Amino acid sequence: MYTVKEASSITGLTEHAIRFYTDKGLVPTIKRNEHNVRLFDEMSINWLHGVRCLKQSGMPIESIKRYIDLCLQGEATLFERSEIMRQHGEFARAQLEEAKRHVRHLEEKVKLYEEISAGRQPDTMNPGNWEEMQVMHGDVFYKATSPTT
Amino acid sequence: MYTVKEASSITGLTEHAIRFYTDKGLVPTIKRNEHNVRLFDEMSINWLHGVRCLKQSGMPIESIKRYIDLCLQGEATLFERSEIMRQHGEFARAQLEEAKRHVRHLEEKVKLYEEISAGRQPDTMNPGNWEEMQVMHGDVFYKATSPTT
DNA sequence: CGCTTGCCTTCGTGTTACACGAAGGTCTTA
DNA sequence: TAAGACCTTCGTGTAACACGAAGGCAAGCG
Repeated sequence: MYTVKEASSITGLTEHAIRFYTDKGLVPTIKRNEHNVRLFDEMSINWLHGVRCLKQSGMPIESIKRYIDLCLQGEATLFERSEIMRQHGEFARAQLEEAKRHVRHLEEKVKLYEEISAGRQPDTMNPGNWEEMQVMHGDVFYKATSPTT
Repeated sequence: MYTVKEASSITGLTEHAIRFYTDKGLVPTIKRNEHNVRLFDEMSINWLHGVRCLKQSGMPIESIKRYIDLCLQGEATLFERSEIMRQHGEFARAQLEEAKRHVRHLEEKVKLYEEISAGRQPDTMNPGNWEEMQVMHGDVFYKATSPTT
């Protein structure tokens, strides 16, 4: 049985965050002792890991709560639970693609700065060059993929 | 010369966001007409794309502001600007690795749910099975990589 | 001439997921 | 007896806007 402090050092979550999660019902197996002190068993630590994991991958607290509540309802919610994970997986894949774009973009940007430093390219971000250039590093920036109009 | 509405439809940013950015000084080339109306030329549209781009990759507004201010100071800030992009590139790569982990994790989770549905694995998230199992899907969740103690 | 439309401003609230500190309580241990 | 660890509630702050309201100005239309 672990206290908040111990759970914090095990999971890497802050004590604040852990209290926050328990109060929101994200650790269904948590117990309290006779002095109202939070006590975490292995199962509760696992829930904390799970919450941390889902949250880091971009799932909002409310959805995590929803998922956990479904878990507590048992077998009947099996399909819905797997659907949540499937959909969230798609979301994560989209995020991954985004991340790749960003990395590529920044590599181009760094390369461009190397060219500029070497004098092989003009520094189009420098206002002193704007009049002649007319275009800044815009070519390196993404345009909106699908204008939200 | 584009108005806020037009800039919004071009960049995919909301009008709110665009006013927010211009007020923060993130669009240094913006002009106003005699009636105080914001007017965006091609250069300003490019700045908007740039801001959108950096922000999406996780750079906080304040850092973007810093970068833009450096740009405005011209050649003398070349090194510092390239350093910012290099460091942010590293950040983006770290994010990319994270994203890969999340995708892998969720794929495992989905697979596990398929196994459960097929009856080949027990549903360890179901409280009805907790007494026998003692462990939930914890094995599928990440543990803290480096406990923040 | 008034009306609508579109832009502007400031103000104020809500959001998410906490961080942080203060005040005040309880229990255990040195 | 006092320090230390846990608890509670309260209140503020953060980032990056979203959203709406109130109030103002200018252009175009019938």
